[in-house]
Amino acid sequence: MRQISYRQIKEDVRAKLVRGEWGLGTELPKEQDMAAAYGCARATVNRALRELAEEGLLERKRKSGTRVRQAPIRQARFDIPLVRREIEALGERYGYRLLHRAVVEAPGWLCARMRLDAPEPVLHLRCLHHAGDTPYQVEDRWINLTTLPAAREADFTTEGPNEWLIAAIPFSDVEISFSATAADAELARDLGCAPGDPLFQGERSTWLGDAPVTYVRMVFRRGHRMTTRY
Amino acid sequence: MRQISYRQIKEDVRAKLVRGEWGLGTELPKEQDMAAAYGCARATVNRALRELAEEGLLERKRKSGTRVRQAPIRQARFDIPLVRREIEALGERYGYRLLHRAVVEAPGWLCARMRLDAPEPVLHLRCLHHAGDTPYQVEDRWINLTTLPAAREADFTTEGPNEWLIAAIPFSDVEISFSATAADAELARDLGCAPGDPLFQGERSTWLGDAPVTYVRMVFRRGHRMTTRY
DNA sequence: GCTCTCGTTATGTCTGCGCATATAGAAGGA
DNA sequence: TCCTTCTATATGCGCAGACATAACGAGAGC
Repeated sequence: MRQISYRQIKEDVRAKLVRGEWGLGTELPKEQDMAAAYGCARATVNRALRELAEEGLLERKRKSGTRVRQAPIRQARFDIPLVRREIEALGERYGYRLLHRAVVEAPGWLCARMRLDAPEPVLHLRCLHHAGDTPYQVEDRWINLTTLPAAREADFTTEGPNEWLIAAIPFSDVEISFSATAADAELARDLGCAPGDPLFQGERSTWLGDAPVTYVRMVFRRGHRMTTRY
Repeated sequence: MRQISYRQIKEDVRAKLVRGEWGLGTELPKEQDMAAAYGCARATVNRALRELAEEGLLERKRKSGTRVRQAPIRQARFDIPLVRREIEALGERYGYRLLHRAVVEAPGWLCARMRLDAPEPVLHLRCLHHAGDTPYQVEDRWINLTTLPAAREADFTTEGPNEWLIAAIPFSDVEISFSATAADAELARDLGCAPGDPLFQGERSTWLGDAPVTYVRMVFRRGHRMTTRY
């Protein structure tokens, strides 16, 4: 290739950072100069540096220039796929079962999670996702019926709420968190583990503007790990 | 502002997606046309769409055009700051204590984690990070002395290995994972919880090219949650 | 009917250019 | 000394145009 690409510049700069050629806090040459050095346009250098800054390796400020981040932001990006895909990616057969379904008033803790001032009617589902013959994840799903009245009529016995929601919901704001929890009697029964076992769980709340859409708590089978590489 | 910015286009498109104006799988107009519609250059539209695609909302392919992702990739980005910063961000006083230090041959499980063929000498540190007066995190740190011989001489009694490593290591590859674990007697003692309590833990391995640099297991106090919003 | 080739086309990227904007640092004033 | 104001400058962003590249789909050849 005769032309310099922003990718090449990016990798070249990254290599210099990894080799320690530019120590922490070092100021990089200005875009103009780098462009001249690489024999390309400033926009090309700009894109390379901008993307490295997005990755958290560099810090850029107008007028003061580009420098190597003191404390590189270590950020992990996790893809949170549909359980079905996650299980199929493992090479296992995906299985689904609806354990419980009820329309109730949102309990206090849920109002807090959904940032609701007053209780509203919600659809509560409890589902089990299998990988092959073993339970993989318990999904405790709460859907706000004020925001999504159509959920009342939906049939969740053969298809998980995830699949249904993906087609039905738009949402604008998301809050995700991960933590550890102990298996209570119910979880132990559903996931086939001992009560008190430590389990990895994720929670996700979504809103459409100010209106809460859904809250879900996903408890994984014992020993589950969420991993990412880069 | 009289000129259209790529941000405006981005937000406009995002709004259309959220409103469901463009359903799943819908094909968007071509860049050329959108540029004409917005009265801007194609490059501007390009940047807006490219960034939305990076966020996982759109799918772009040469020749075939831009379409709304069928299964929006739900990705969560977590910032993993230095414990010190994390604690200070909570408004608590940061405290540090070195619990254990030893040079040993890497045990089998560590070789697996570090992708080591044969055992090598490693420095094992166990540290406790306090938030105010209460234990916050136990850090089990293993540093490969073959890759980082300087670690043998470093003093970790007053400053955590995190701070030291950040100044000393470059690395190129990272693997991070999160899971749940049960408190053993040691963890229970160090974190002030009951044995068997479910605890949230993170693990991180880093490599410089093919050479393993360090492996760390961070076990958080009971009830810790890792959260992100977007 | 099937496969393969090739032109068309939408996105990917680079080039120069110009202006916008934030801001570090100098200059000036109290 | 300290504060304010100004200015030079590095990055941020936009424009128009061009060529690169992947891949869809039509048409040729079997």
